[in-house]
Amino acid sequence: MAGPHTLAETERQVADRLGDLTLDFEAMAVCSNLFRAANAVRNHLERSVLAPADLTWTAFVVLWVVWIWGRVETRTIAAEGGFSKATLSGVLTTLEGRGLVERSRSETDGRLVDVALTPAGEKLMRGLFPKFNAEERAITRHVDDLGSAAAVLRA
Amino acid sequence: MAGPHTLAETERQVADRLGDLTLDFEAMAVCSNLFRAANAVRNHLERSVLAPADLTWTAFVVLWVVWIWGRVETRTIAAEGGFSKATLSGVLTTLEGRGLVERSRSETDGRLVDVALTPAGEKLMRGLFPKFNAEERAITRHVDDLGSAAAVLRA
DNA sequence: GGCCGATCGTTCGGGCCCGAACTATCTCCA
DNA sequence: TGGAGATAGTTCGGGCCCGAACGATCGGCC
Repeated sequence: MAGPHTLAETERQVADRLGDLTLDFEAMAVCSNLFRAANAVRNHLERSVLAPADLTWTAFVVLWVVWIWGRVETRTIAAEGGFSKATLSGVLTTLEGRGLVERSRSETDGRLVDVALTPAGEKLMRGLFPKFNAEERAITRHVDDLGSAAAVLRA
Repeated sequence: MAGPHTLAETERQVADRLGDLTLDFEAMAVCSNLFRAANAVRNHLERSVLAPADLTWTAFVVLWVVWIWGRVETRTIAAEGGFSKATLSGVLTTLEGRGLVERSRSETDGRLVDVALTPAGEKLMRGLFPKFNAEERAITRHVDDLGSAAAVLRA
C-alpha cells in the first residue's frame, strides 16, 4: 500500500491482474497515500523524539491523553487514543511499572479505574511534548496546504 | 492523538499545561487528524473485508504486493509495504504455513529470497481485492475533495 | 585466488495489538 | 429487594512490530 512505485505503474499492474473488473483507482490512491503519510510521520517521530525517551508511540499517546485531561477513566483513554481496552491495559501496566502513571479505583463506581500521571510522568511530558510538537511542526511545514489537509482528514 | 474531543477543547487544555511555551497547534491538528483518519480506515477495512478472510492488515499488504508485482524479492516487499524485514519474515512464515505464498532462494544471488503467490493465494486475491477496493471507494466517497487529499498526502 | 566490507534474510527479546472470555460491579425494573 | 442485563477492566492466546545480533553470501580490490 505504500512504497516507491508510482501510481501509474501500480495502476497498470492492477489493471493487468483484474482485466475487466471495474476499480476505483482514485480511492486506492487516497488510501495508499494516507497510510504512507501516517506511517512516515509516526516512524519519524518515534525515532527522533520517542526512542531517546524509551517510549513507544502508543505509550506516548496514553501519557499525552492523561497529561492533558488530568485524572481520567481508562475507557476515556482508550476512546481518545483509538485503541482497544485490552491494549491499553497492557500499556498502562508497562507505564505503571516505570512509575510514570498510577491507577486508582474510582470511589463512585467500582467498575471504573482512574489514571493519573505521577510527578515523574508530569516532568517527562513537560520536557518531551515541546520537542514532539517541534517535530510535528517541522514535518507539516513540508505540506503545501495545511488547512485543506486538516479539513479533509477531519471528515 | 485521536478521539471525540474537539480541537478547541484540546488546544485550551494544552495551553493550560504549557503556559508560556510556544506551540504549533495547526501542526498538532494535522498529525492528529492524519492518524485518526488512517486508523479509522484501517479498522474498517480490517473488520469488513479482511477479518472474514482471516487476514491481518499487514498480511493483506504483503499478498497485495506479491500479487501485483509477481515474483518479488523479500526486500522489495518490505520497502513497498513500509515495514521492517524482521516483521516481513514473520508474516511470510505465517502466509507460507497457510499455503498462500511460497519462498524460493534466488538462483542468481544466494542472499536473496523470491516470493510468489501459490494458486490458492492467487485465487484468494482475485476474489478479495474487488471487495477491498469497493470498501475503499465507499470510504473515500465521504471525503469532500479527493484530489486535494491525495495531493496533500503525497507530499 | 583471497580477504573486507556491504547486503540479505532470519532469529531473538521485548512490547504492542486485538477479539473473546471472564469477573466484578452497577442499573433498572418488576 | 432481588434478579437480568449492561458495562468496566483484566486476562489469555495468537499475531504483528521493531532493533540488534547473527550467519551466509556477494562484490570489489589487491
